Amino acid sequence: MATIDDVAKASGVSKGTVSSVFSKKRPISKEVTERVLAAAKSLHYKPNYWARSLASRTTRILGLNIRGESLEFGQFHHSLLNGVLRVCYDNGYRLLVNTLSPAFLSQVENISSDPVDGEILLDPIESDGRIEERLQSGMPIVVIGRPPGPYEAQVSYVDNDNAGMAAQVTRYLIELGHTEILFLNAPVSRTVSEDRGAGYRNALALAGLRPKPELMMHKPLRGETAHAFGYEAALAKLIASPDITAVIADTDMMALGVYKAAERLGLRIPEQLSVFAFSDDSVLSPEFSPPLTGTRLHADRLGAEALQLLLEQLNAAQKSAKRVLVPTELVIRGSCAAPAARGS
Amino acid sequence: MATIDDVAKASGVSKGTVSSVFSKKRPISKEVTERVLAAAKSLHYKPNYWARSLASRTTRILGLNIRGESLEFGQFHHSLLNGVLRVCYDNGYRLLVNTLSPAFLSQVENISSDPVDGEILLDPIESDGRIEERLQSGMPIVVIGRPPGPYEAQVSYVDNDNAGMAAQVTRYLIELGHTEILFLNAPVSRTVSEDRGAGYRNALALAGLRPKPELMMHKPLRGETAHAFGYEAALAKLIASPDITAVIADTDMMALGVYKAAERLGLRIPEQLSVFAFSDDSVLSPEFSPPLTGTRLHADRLGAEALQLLLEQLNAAQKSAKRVLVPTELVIRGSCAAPAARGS
DNA sequence: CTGCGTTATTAAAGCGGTTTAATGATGCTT
DNA sequence: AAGCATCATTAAACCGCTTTAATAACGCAG
Repeated sequence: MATIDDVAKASGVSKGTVSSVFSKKRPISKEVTERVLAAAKSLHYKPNYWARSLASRTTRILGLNIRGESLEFGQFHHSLLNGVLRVCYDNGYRLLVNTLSPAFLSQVENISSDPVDGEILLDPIESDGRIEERLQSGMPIVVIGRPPGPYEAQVSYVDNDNAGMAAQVTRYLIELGHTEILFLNAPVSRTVSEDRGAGYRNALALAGLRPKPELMMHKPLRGETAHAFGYEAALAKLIASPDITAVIADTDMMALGVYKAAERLGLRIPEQLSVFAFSDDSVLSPEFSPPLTGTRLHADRLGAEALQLLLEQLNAAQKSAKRVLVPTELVIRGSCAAPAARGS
Repeated sequence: MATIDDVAKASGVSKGTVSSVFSKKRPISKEVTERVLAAAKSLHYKPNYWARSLASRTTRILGLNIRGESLEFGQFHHSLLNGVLRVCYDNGYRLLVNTLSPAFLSQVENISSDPVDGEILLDPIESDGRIEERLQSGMPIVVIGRPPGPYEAQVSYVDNDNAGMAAQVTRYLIELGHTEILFLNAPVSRTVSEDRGAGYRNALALAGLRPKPELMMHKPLRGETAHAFGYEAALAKLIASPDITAVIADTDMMALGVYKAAERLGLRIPEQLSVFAFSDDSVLSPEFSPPLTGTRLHADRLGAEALQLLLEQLNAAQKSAKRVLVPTELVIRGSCAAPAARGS
C-alpha cells in the first residue's frame, strides 16, 4: 500500500501538503490539489486509518458495549441496534460492537483502551465496573437503562419509564380482578429490575393490596436461560400458591416458559392464568397461543436517542448529564383476562 | 491518559520492556514484570489501541460491510449478525459495522483504508466495486452471497443454495397444481436474483412448462420499499393475468404487499392465491393470516460460517477461495394450497 | 524599492506504541 | 580464568499520518 510519502514524492510536494489536501484543514491551491489527487489515484493511495487516528486522536467510531457475560442478542437488542445504526449512518460514524468474552478481556496482552470516540453501554448492573472505568479515562458514554445509583447524576442515559410501566400493567391486572400476581423479574443486579419491582409494589399498595415478597422472583444473572427460568419458577410457584392468577414476566422468552408451565399444569391462558411480558418482541409470536399481551418498548428509539446524546456530548464544550425517557405503551393481545376460579 | 513512557519511567525500565510485558512477545523476568504491572496499575495505564495497531499492523477488528445504499437491516440481517457476533466473541475479535452513507464515503476528507483486519461483504451485486477494491488492497474478505461472475473463483463466499431452493419451491407449487407462477424477485443486479431466477426456470422447464418472462419481475434496487413493490407488482400482474394462481415473493415484506394486493382484489389466500416467500422471518408473522409458507435460510449459520472462513483466511499462509453452502428447508405453513378457479 | 501583511508550502516534531540490533549480565564449559 | 552461549534489557528506528512553527512567495501601499 502506498503511503503519504510516496504520494508526496510523486507529486513533488511535502507530506504536510498532501495531508492538507486530504483533510482539507488548510487551503491548498487548486493546481497543487489536483496534482496530488492525481498522484494519489494512480498510486491507489488511501490514508491509513490507524495512523490518522493516532495523530488526530479521533476515530469517528462509536462503540456499543454489551456486558461480556451476556451475548444474548434478542429482538430488543436488534431493534435497538437498528436505531443506533441509523443515527450512525446519518452522521458518518462507524459502529464498533464490543464482543469480547471476559476470558479475553482479562488477559494482560489484550487490555487496552477502547478504540472509539465514545461508547454506549447496555444493560447496566448494580456495580458496573464499566462506568467507573470510562469515567476515569474520560471516555464519553451514554448508558441505556438507568445507571446504578452513584452514577445516575453523573452520566447521561436513556431509559424507558420502567417503574411507570410496571405500575401500569400491575394496575391493569388488578382492574381485571387479579390480586395474587407473580412477578418474574429481571436479575436482582440489573437496575431495571429494581425500578420495575418498585412500580409493581407501588401499584399494589395504591390498590390497597399488600405486596408479598414471595411473589417476586428474580432470574439469576447467569446460568439458566430466561425460558428455563420462566418454566421452573412459574411451575414451582403456581404449585406452591394456587391463589396466583396472573404472571408478569420479564421477557417474552420467559413468558414462553410460563406458557409451558401452564400447559404442564393444565391451566388455560387466559381463562385460568393471565400472562404478561415486558416485551414487544414478535419474533416468537407464532409460538404464543393465545398471543401475548405485552408492552411496546420502542427499543429503536432508545438506541437512536442514546446515540444522539452521545453525539451531542462529543461536540459539546462541557458535558452535562442528560436523561431521556422513552414512553412505552401497553399492547393488549390475548393473554390476560379476568381471573376465574382455578380448576374450573 | 498515561502513556507507555510514563510507565517506563515510573518503573525504571525502557519502553521496549514495558511493551514486552504487555504484549508477551518476549520473555521478561518475573520481578520486572511485576514492577511494570504495578506501575501501570497505579497510573491507570492502558496501551493505546491505535498506536498499537499502527505499529503492529493488525487490529483484531473485523468488518461487516453492508452496501451503503441499503441500510435495511431486517430479520435476516439480524440473525446473520448474531452468527457473526458469536464467532467474534469466541475468538477475541471486535466487529465494526460499516455504516457509512455513500454521501460520506465520497467526500475526499473521508476516504481512507478501512481500519480492520478483514471484512465480510453483504449483498453482493453484479458490478460490485467493493470486491475489486479489497482485492487490490489485499484486504482479506469473505462474501455472503455469490460474488459476481469474474470474482467467483477468486474470493471465498458463503451462500444458500439459492438455485436449488427456488427450484424446490417452484416444484412444490407445480405439484400442488399451479402452472402460472408469478415470481417477484430481488433486484436484477443482486447476484441472488439471478440464481433464484435460474432455479425457478429450471423447475418449470423440468415439469414441461415454458417459463414466461413476463411472470418474473425484479424489485428496483433503490426506490420503492419491498412492501410497496410487492403490493403494486402483484396488483398489476394479477389484474393483467387472471391465470396466475401463485406468487413467489423475495422477502416476507414483499409477501405482505402481496397479501394486501390479494385482499384488495378479494382473493382468498391460499384458496385462490398461494403465496410464498424466501424468508423465515417471523418478526412480521402476526401480520400474516394465514401464516406464510417460506423457507429456513439459517442466516445465523451464514454469518458464523462466513466469519469462520475469514478467520481461517487470516491465519492461513496462502489464501484459497473456499465456498460454503448452507442448506435451506421449506417451511410449510398455511399460505399455499392447490389452486381453485378464480372468482369461485 | 523597501517593507509589511497575506497566503501557500515545508521541515520537523509529535502521536504512542512495536521491533530490531546492540548491549549487558549471567552462568557454564574447558 | 578466559571464552562463549544464553537470556534479559535497552536505545533507537520505525509505523503513517497530523500539526506547529518556520519559510517562501507574492502583492501592494508608501
